[in-house]
This record gives sequence, structure tokens and C-alpha cells, in this order.
Amino acid sequence: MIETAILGLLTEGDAHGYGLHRRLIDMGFWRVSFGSVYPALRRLKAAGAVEVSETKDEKGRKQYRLTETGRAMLISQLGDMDTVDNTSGFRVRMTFLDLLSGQDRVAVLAKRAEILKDRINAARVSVAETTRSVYARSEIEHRAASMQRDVEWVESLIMQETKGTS
Amino acid sequence: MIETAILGLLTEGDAHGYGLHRRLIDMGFWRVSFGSVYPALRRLKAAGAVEVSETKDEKGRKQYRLTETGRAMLISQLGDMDTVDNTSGFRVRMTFLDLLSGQDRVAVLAKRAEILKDRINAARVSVAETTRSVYARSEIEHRAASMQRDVEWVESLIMQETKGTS
DNA sequence: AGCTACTATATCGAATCGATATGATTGAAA
DNA sequence: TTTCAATCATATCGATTCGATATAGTAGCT
Repeated sequence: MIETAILGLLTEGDAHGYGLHRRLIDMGFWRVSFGSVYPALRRLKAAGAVEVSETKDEKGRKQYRLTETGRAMLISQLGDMDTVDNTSGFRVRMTFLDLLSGQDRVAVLAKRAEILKDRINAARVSVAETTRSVYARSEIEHRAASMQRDVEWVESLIMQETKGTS
Repeated sequence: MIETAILGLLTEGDAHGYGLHRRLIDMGFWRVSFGSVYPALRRLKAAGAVEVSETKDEKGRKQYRLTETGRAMLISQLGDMDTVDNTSGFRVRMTFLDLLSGQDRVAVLAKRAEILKDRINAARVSVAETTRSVYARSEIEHRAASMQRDVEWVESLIMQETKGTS
């Protein structure tokens, strides 16, 4: 998932490790550490998804550039249905959703809505069983309500996407 | 954080590893694996927070029991202000918030509200800078709105807690 | 009897975290 | 003008966690 995020950011231009880390933090996806960023860049390089510029920039920093292989990997990861659960991962996906075709976008969004609905149902069962405390119950109820709004948001995006199409 | 969750569940009665894993999954805190649960139980045992019953249960399973040390550790972890960020961690905290005193509860909730407000501001900056796509913008706006409702929820809990107290 | 599903404990390699080391640059106060 | 803290930048360390898998017993069905 960190790979997806890095590849996504590199579609906006070349960057170096520290800068990518800062952007990942700023975007608030999740708390990423350098211990994830640098090994991830090494893996991406080994996989041919990114290249390091021979000529370093004016400050002597390594610049990473997205390759065509890397772009193809990104598109494939953004459309992968097996990883649509995972909250942070979905945020990354949404950020770079414009790189997918309209069809794939709708498929991803629909899958997300489905997963959220399952979780809402699980929460409903959970709240019925919970006798722990008002806090425990309140937390589950609040979370269920929050996920319900997520579903509505995702479905509104699907509507926007499909209106105008046969 | 997995330690906190396990200790919390053990306040409700003795349990074995597999059962704890199942309950953690059911509660929907986050996706926990056996590779976290069993090592965590070993650490808790080494720290004296849990005991393994000498006499296994009717099915021959290891039963873990919370010790007084463990209960004290749990209370301390639930009240620790340095770990109030982290979404999953906060859910665990809310579930077992009844174990804290009224004062500590309010302190934890207030800290959470503060952290969420900071994140909302960061999201506002982020959405102003984002030109990526409608999806990227929509995601940030939706997240900010979601966190705003989280703040309102947390503040309503603080109100309930403080009303009636001088 | 055979089979599928579930219960239960546990470990493996890879990924990730949080902290830290190192050094260079920058900017502002002493 | 030096010095001192903060930030930039790359990188690694040990510990933790993940996802997958191994192993084996039990349940219930057909």
C-alpha cells in the first residue's frame, strides 16, 4: 500500500525519499516512517517501477522517477479488488482514482460500498451483544453511523459517475 | 495497543488465545493476526500481567487470567495521553473507558477532541492545496466532515460526563 | 467412513513502526 | 560572528505486526 501511495505521488513529478515521506505525512493517509519509505523505494527500484536519476539534483539528492512499468503497476494496484478493505488503503485509492477508467472507478466504489455495508451489519450485531458500558455501546453506534455516511458518500460518487452513461 | 485490547478483554473473564483473536476480530478494532496475538500473550505473561491456569479447561486449552499487575497496567495504558492519536487505539480505549475514573475519562476525551481538531485544520489546508482531481478533493472534504462529527460526538460525551459535577 | 468446516496453537518471512544515528544546511539569537 | 537549534536528507536498528501457512484435533453431516 505504501508502494501504491509512492507511485501515485510520483505521477505528479520526480521526488526524493525525504520529500515523499513528508508528503505522505501531510496527506494524512496514515503514520508512515522512514523505515517504510526507504525500503519501499528500494523494492520499487528492484521491480523496475522507479528509476534513480544518474544526475542528482542541485542539492545532491537522489531523484526518483516513475517508469512506464511503474505506471502500469500503479493502475493495476488501484484497480485490485482484493485490497479494497483497509481504510488507509482506500484513502490512497481515492486520491489517485482519476488514473482509473470510469468503469474501473465504479467497480472499486461499488466494492467499497459493499464492504462498508457488511461492517455496518457486523456493528449492529455487536451493539446488540454489548453490555460492557455506555462508552463501548456509544463507540459502536457512532462508528456504525459514520460508516453509513461513508456508504452514502461512496454511492453519491457512483451516481455522479454513472449519470450521463447509458 | 494489542496488549491493551487483550488486557481489556480479560477483565470480562478468562480466555484462550484463539478466543481472544476471534473477539478482537468481531469487535472490528483492526485486522489482528495470530502472529500478533500469541507473541503478545507471551510478552504479557513475561511482564506478569497475565497468568496461565495450571489446570487447563475441559477442552485442554490454555486459559489466560488477568493478574492485579495486569489490571494496573491496563488502567495506566487507558489513561496514557501519549497514545491518544491512532484511530484503532482510540476505539480500544473507548471500549474499556468505564475502567477509568471520571476525571481521567474527561482528560482522555478532551485530548482526543484536540487531536481531531488539529487534523481537521490540516485537512482544510490540504484541500486548499489539492488540485489533483475531484476524487482527491472529495475524499479530503468527506474525511474532514467525518472528523468534525467525531469531535461533536466526543464533546457530547464530555458534556454528559461533566454535567452534574461542579 | 469420508469429508468439509471449524477450533486451537504456533511459527515463518516480509513489511512496518518508532527511534535513533549521521551529517549537511539554514536561520536567528547571543 | 559564532554558536546553537531546527530542519533537511538518507539510512539503519530492534521490535512488532502482518498475512500466510503448518499442524492437529473436533464437529457435524452424508
